[in-house]
Amino acid sequence: MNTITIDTIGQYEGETVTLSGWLVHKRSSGKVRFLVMRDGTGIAQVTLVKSEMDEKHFERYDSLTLESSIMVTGVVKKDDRAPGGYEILASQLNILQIAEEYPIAPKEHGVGFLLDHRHLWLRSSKQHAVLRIRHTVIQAARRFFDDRGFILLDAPIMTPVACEGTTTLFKTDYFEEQTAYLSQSGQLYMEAGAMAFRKVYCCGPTFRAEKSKTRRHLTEFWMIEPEVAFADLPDIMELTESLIVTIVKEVLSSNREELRTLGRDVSKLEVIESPFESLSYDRAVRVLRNEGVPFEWGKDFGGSDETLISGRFEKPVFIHRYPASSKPFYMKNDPEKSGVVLCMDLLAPEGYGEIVGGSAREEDPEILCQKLNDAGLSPETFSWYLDLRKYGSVPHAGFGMGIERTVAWICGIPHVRETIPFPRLLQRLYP
RNA sequence: UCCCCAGUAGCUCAGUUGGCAGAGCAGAUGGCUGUUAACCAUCGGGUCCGCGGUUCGAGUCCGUGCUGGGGAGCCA
Repeated sequence: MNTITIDTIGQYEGETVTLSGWLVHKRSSGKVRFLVMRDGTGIAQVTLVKSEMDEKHFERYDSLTLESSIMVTGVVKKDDRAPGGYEILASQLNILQIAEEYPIAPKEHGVGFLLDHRHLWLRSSKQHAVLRIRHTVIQAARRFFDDRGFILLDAPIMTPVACEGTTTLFKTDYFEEQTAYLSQSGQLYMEAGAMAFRKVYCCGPTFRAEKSKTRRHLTEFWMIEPEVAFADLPDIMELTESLIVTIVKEVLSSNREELRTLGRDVSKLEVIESPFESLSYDRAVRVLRNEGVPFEWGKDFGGSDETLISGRFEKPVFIHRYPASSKPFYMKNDPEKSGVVLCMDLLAPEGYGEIVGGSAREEDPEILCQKLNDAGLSPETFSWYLDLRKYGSVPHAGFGMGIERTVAWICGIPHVRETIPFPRLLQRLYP
């Protein structure tokens, strides 16, 4: 007798095995009964035939409720009628626990109800598929940087000041008389890391206390943020492009089954190849105006603007060189055009919008000081950051990729709240 | 912060002109030797979001508060 998991069941045809898991569904036709179980690796159907097993075990079926934990022993049989192609003809059914009445039915539920039961919702097949793809995305991204000689350098989550200075921060007490802020980006620390290790990245949660209520926002979300010394804007655009292509290819090869569960149109992902199109902000503004949008130069693009621009391409598209007024203080001025900074955003297709934002960083201490002042931030609180420009300042650049938005796009699901195990939203801190 | 929508059984929802509170699913009980969200029969299940008002009478109309959802702004 082998204790196995469902993902490997095909290797055991004709053998007696034991599965452990949870009851997903049961159907009875009298003396032939079916139960569908999941074990975390897959789903399998178990058949109980009264005449072919111990009656005591057969009758245990009656007391089973949804999500009861069970162990089943039986022979693996190939059967096209079973979901997955294999089923277990049971000889034993052992119960670990009879579950209380399970709140999530295989029928429809409202979003609020499901989010209240997120700790249980994770068990359903669609959520399983999304979170497995999230795993692949993070693994592929980290492997991408590891393979290129980047050092993983974890950024702090509690910080003394704003990193970007503009967005709202979560505040918390830090012992007596001090305040800590939850990090909204690891970038400034990655810049310090790049001066020490040349190529670094971090991957972790970031926090923004913005009262945003859209399908693209969470108050706690994950970013992967590389930073590279002696790099300029084209360098990190190239890096971004290979990263995205690598991630999509990895999901296509590792998660076919999950993409099928989600009903994702895979052809939309199969076209994601180098090179990506690239538009300057100026050109993007002209595109919008040609479409009849009365867009004012100097403003940032709204959601509908991004959708309109990215809708013209079937691959992700870069928009670069935005007006300095709409961007944070650390971005480097474009030497060829005043009022513009050397930055880029990557917009995902199908209306998903911005998934990456990055820039060359200002390396001149005096200009950086001026930019801090212009942003209404005091250079004193950023003195450690200004040190990086005093002791061997070099050109450097980096970007941040939003994990949840990337996963939402790859999965083709409308809202980022399903792409993280326990979403934190404007009105939701539970469970 | 602003705009729009919703709140009725455990869940998803219907409820007509203001006139006895409803369905499907889930649950319980029984039946069925190949079910796929099985099927058939029977049964139990309600603070109609809270408060105030109009009315002979309010789930329904009015006011107000709360909660949730969608969108805008801002952002990844």
